[in-house]
Amino acid sequence: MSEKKGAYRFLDIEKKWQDYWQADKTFKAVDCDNIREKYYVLDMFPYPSGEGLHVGHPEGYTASDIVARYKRMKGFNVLHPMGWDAFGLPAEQYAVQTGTHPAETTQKNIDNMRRQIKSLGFSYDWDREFATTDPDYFRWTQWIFLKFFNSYFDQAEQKAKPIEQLPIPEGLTEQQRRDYIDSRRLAYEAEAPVNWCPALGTVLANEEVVGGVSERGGHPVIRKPMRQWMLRITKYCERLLAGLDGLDWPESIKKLQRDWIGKSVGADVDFKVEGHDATIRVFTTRPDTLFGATYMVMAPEHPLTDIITTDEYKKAVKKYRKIAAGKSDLDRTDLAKEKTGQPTGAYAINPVNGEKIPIWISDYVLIGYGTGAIMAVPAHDERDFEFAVKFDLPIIPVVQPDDPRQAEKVKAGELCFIGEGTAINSGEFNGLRTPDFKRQITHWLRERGRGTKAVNYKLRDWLFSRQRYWGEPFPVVHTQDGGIVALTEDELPLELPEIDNYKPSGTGQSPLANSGEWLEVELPDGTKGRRETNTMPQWAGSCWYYLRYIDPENSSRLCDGQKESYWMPVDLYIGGAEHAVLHLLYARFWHMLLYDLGYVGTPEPFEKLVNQGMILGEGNQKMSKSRGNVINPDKVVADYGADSMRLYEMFMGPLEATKPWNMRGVEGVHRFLGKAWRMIIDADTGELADSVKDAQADEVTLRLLHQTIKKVGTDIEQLAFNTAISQMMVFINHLSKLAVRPKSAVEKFVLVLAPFAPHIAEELWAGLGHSKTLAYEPWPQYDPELAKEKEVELAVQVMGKIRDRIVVSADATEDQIKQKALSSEKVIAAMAGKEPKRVIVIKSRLVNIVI
RNA sequence: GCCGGAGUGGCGGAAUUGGCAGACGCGCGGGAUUCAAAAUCCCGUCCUGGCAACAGGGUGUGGGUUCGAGUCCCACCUCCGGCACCA
Repeated sequence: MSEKKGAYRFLDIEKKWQDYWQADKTFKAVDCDNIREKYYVLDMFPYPSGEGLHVGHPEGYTASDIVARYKRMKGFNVLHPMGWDAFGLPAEQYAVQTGTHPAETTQKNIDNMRRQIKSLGFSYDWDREFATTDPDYFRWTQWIFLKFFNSYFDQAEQKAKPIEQLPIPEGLTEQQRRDYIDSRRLAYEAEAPVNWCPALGTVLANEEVVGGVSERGGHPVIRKPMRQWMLRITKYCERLLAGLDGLDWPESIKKLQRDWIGKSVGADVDFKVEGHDATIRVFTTRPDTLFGATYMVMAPEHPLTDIITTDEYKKAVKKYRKIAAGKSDLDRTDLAKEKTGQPTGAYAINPVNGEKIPIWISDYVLIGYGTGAIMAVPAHDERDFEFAVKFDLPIIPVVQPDDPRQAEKVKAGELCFIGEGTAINSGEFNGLRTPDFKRQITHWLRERGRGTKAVNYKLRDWLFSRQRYWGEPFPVVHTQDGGIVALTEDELPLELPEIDNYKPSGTGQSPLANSGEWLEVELPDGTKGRRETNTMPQWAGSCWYYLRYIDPENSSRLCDGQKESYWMPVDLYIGGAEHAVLHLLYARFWHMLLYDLGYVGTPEPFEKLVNQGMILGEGNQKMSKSRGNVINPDKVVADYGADSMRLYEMFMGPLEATKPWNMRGVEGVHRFLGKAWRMIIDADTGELADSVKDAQADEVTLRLLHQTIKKVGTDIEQLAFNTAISQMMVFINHLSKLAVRPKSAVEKFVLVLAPFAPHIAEELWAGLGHSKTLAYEPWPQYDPELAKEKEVELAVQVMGKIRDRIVVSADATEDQIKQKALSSEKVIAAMAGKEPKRVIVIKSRLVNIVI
């Protein structure tokens, strides 16, 4: 293993430059630099897990790092930070098992991941690093929570305002006044049926429950009413929808968010209950099918159930409600192929025709959506159809499909038709088309006070508390009379107490409930209070971290206003598609609140978003420990170096695509780097190779160089890194054939390579005689004239089949090309004596002769 | 079931957006160097037939538009991802 002096010793080189960048603070971002334009490129916050980095992380990080380094060379002042989303369940579960404080585990994991990330040579400004678990950070997370608590949403202006500005109705008692205010706060407490996961000992947000089991661990989840903190995200539905339009995000992600918000427009319609002074309000998107409503269904939890159920049915209804309440979401949806239900014995009056229809309860109607009750139109709603068939309820068709064969079946009650058509069996409205009918009936209902236009959203208010230790404590105190007192800003941060036992109590209380004196607070008026024992969910810390990077040390504000207006918005945000709805929706929501209250100046935080694709194991399967196909980044870096790792991750394919790992591919790009190295550095001496000379580059070399500069630059801007690397390979393949390698061309190549493989590029740059880092060297300019080909080869087709190739000068006229093509012997032969009808010339591409 | 995305050599992927399909890399075959190997370098490599020149076929399947289709349109098949009783 006697290595020559000039071998490509990537481990030494990479260590050397990483140390240099760190000591030199090469990548320190300058706040409010008014000479250079700013560029903020952000990676999604990693969770510092015990597993450490997986190969998916460096994919996005390398992409963003290439852009960051490229932009610096293009003269931008670049903000490129990294930190840790460090609260969360795993460290706490580990604490339950071993008694190790989550802070200790977290610190260990952060240290390990920081080491791993640094070993890849990313150009982060490490002076801005922080973790969400730092008291200096979560102080401001708590502060933002207080802003939610102390704000209300002005419906008319569609924005949040300080609670002091809330108009309060006259003549309220003190208690009523307090209740009124509390009912308007954007952070509020509610007794709500929640997703309780006994195994995890916590409540989960709807979006953390997948198919009735917990997203983490796959434990069963049941519904249980509990006191919870909620954030009124639903107030922002319209803003969250509208804001998407202007963003440079993948359309698929925008669509996911739109669907998640789930806006639907229809009508609220009131049905009188026979023999009661009660009405059941339903929401429907199809008011045009009112004449086809043959029964009604209320959610089992609907409050009117108790009142209207007749004595005869009381027992059965009670039983049904009990079963429904005990069902998990899984039982209620996925596996529940059979509809269930129970009549209440009560009847409602259809407001359009006075018909008496039975009222049922069934768990296919959700209490949380719309009004918790529906009118059932089995002829035109698949769920109602299924239910009606099962319980033998009447089916009345009121929409005639345009297709006669469908119409036949619908009329016979055999087919459920949910599309648009022409109204039938609808009295005076017969013959109307669906959209017209909708409009007219909505108007008709409103005139008679029986209904009104209505909009509904699928999005629910955000369940914002967890029964956990390792999260941000809520900065509030419960008073003895059941009220809530918020801490003042100068009481922040409220830190977590030391506790002995991290086990959840099992009753739904957080481990903080056992924390003794921390719980007890003496309030300013001398009374005793008790701290909130729930903590915030992991999303909280990641909702605003991009703002803290702007001013991480600030002790008087979450970030300085001037710095904020300089750096925001984030110009490029790269991360995994798994955060399409949750993190990205929540972060936008928090940002909107801060915007409304004047703490930030942009309505949206993330200008451009890109999702990197998943990396599969060798053999095209998801990487997992059980399959044994997990690639360890540490090992790749040790064997091939960080530059090879970076280059390979980018060379695999398009950034957004899912693609399989292949160790041979790493060797391939490693060979490319070795080749580039040998081209410039003498293998024996380690000095600049003799072949690199101050010489004029020949025409072909110069052209290829300028083509390469051009392609790599435009490809970086489009995040098409795989093709940029391919172009650099083409250039090196050419250069390797030259006996004399013009130094000026070599230098430009090294600069172009630098964003991708910064360590080797720095070393080569030094080898070329430069004493300073190349991080701020200007990106080479390309000359469009030099990049142009002089001569081009054109394919000549006869009737679309290639018969010959001709070489013409790049600026040849159409006529000249035509002439040359028609005089080709092979072409003449192929034309077999026929006259050309048309000759199509596509310059620099081909000629097609039509005969 | 619904909504996205994708189907191109043995493999990962290119193709200026309607203009020479297969760039670049991997793998494979052959050769050079070497005592030998590693490393490196050179040549070849979509398929079929042929010694070759060359001919024919070819981008999931079937149809269509066009002088010309991997790219556009229609129908279908397969795989991946997301959502899933939201009235």
